[in-house]
Amino acid sequence: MPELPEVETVRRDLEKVLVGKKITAVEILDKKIVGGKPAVFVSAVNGKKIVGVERRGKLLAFKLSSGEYLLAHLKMTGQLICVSLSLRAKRGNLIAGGHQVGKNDLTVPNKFTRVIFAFSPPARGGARGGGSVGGTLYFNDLRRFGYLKVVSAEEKETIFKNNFGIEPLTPDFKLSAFTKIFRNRKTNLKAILMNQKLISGLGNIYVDEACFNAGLLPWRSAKSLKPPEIKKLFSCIQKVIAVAIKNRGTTFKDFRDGAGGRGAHYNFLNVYGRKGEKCRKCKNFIKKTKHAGRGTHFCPKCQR
DNA sequence: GTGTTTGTTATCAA
DNA sequence: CTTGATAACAAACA
Repeated sequence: MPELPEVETVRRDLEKVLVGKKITAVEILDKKIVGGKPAVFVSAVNGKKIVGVERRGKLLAFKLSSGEYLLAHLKMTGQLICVSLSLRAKRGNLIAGGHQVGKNDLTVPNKFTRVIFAFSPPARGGARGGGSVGGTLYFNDLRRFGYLKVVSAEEKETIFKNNFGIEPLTPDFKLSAFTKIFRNRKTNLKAILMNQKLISGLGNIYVDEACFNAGLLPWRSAKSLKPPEIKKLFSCIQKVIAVAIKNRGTTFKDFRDGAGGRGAHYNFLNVYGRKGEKCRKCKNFIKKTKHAGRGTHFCPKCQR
């Protein structure tokens, strides 16, 4: 499911393609996704340009020329897939047309398409990216947990500040700050790493992977962790996220990048989804239990 | 029909 | 107020 590496992959893809372009039409096929008031949503985004694409944890924020932000959360099965106008023209499709993306194994729009945006090219001679063509952006979401929402710049700052803990891959992600999130806490390692208000961006896949790489059992209590173990975990989190981004994220089933392609990191997972398979390190069998209400994968020999 | 999958939030308890 | 644990949400699949 989309965690930090997947959302960052989408952010980078869409930043390249959408910055400088103007939203010229919006089609809402499922009003639940935009909060139930289609007209309000449409008037907030229609005619606005995308001037930047930000991310905090798993939340995307498209900065609009109005100064407002279009927030997008993919939750579990959300996808943001952009198709260029030239491709659309080539295949002779309009906004409701159909064409294949992501190595031809996915068609957009499809029955899980919830919102469609049409974009016009940037003004001629404009310096900012996006190339010279417009395009269409599809928000797909099989399970309809994801959402799109327009907020003011102030609201966006408040949301970023109040709902997200330390952000991996930024200068704020320091060992001292990381160590603090374990202090005076009575819960276990997995629950802490899953808590977005303490550390942003990790989900079930990368929590299990980071714990394996650090050699720590996910149900270890916070207070049982020794400073060297916290330090190891700290560096493993950064490493696992960086490698996963390099591989463009993990596609288990639903995740797609900004062009509809799959992420390649699935092939490099050590424990997640590998129950019953051999540990890549010690050749023992990977086991699975439940912790913090989530499936938890681990190697009984490599993790203590 | 049952259980499982997960990101986030609501709810309740301490 | 904070913290923690659990259920609920949604839809598909084995």
